[in-house]
Amino acid sequence: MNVALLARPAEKVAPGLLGAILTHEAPEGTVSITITETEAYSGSADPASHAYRGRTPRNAVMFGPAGRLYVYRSHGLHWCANIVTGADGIATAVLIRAGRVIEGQDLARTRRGSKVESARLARGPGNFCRALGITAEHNGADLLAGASVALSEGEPVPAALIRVGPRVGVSKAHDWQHRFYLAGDPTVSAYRLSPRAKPSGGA
DNA sequence: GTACGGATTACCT
DNA sequence: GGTAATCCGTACG
Repeated sequence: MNVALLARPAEKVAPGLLGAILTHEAPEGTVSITITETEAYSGSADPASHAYRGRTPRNAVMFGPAGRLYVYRSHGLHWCANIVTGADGIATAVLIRAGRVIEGQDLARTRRGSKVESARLARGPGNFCRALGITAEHNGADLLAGASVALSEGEPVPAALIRVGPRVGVSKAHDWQHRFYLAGDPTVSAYRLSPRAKPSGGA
């Protein structure tokens, strides 16, 4: 994956990441997942972004150069992974919401539970990280420089299959059309409006 | 120092 | 389809 493709605004990068592949080489094995759903977060201009209120220890990675992995904990239980985009100093990132396991499915199922059907192994941001084996220790990893987690280009995705919609589960700026996913793909998570979502303007 | 509320998931009905 | 689980970052006093 070329860093130039990532060093752009998140909402430009997010649809292009559909079809890209994240691979994690862990001691217990390798899992690769094709990305099927993403969400763009536009840094200081985006009320729903962790970076909206400025730089903090948690979100520092987002302010760094493109191509890094930003990992945060959600609801005390789950890990969620973002690919940092934009120029160094600009805190934009793309949340990886779902994907299709294409390598290491046995290991992914071991991590997720034996009863989980294949299409749901990496469906949802928390599940995606669990299937891939991503935790806080991967926060800040450089996906383009031979870390244990790497981003590569997969098969090109037909533009006609890409859908756009409002972001899932955010209480602020939930109506921004910053969620991108593959039409009809069973690995894409279901849309859910945040119970705290209030009417708001935005792009 | 204390309080609040999640970029969610899984399980129960 | 609704709701409990769970803990830490951020905000405010």
